[in-house]
Amino acid sequence: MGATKTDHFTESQNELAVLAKAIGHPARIAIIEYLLKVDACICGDIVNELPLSQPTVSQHLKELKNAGLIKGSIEGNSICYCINEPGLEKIKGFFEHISAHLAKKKNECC
Amino acid sequence: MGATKTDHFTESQNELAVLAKAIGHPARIAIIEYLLKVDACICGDIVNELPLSQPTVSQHLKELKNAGLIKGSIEGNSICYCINEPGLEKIKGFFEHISAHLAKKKNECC
DNA sequence: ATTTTATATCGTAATATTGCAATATAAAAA
DNA sequence: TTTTTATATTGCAATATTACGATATAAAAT
Repeated sequence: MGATKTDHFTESQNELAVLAKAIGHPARIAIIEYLLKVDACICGDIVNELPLSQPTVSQHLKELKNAGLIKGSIEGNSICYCINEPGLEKIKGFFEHISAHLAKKKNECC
Repeated sequence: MGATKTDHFTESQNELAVLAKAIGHPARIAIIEYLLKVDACICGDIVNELPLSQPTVSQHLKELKNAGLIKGSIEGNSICYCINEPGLEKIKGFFEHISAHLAKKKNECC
């Protein structure tokens, strides 16, 4: 089928899945890492940093934006992209939650 | 094309992408959350917890195992699945790294 | 006004993912 | 030994993703 049965899962589970899925591609990780490295909004530089064509990069940027992981604003000729903190905080919270659980675990098996 | 150009990215980026991609489905998040909730290895219960057929659940378990997020050992008739900590720690590290970066950021734009 | 620069969208081909019915496997129970 | 129980694998249809060439858009520079 190819279509995820989102109806049967909680909103939280679906929300996290969308975020994780958006991160689940090396090009999109590279974009996030680059935005962190330059430590600022950047205008028109991302395409040159990636080993992919301009339309493909544009598509990845769109996906990251849709997932709420980055944001972009028009800056004259070009577009200024940067990290969208709330999105990253949300998924980070999930792993902190997991870590807290694991810390309490007695490791009695496996 | 549909095939990710993994060659052009770093090993770390590809590794993280595989982990995030594995988490990027609500059913697989539900599995991880369930394994955390029961706080132990569980033998044969996961299928009943999910709104999906047995073959589909089996496939999701396989993907989580391949990504290194869970592990399973044969326990007589059934199979005992549990969280694989190193996998989760690895992806958690990525978000901690991101958080550290964001904390230093001056928020001078966006 | 024309050209350049930066980015997005469209169309399309190749490949991947999701989901399930049918079937296989293999240990446990009867 | 037959049946039951638990899980995996196969095969397939529906849909999604990835990538890029061609083209569109729109502001900046000439």
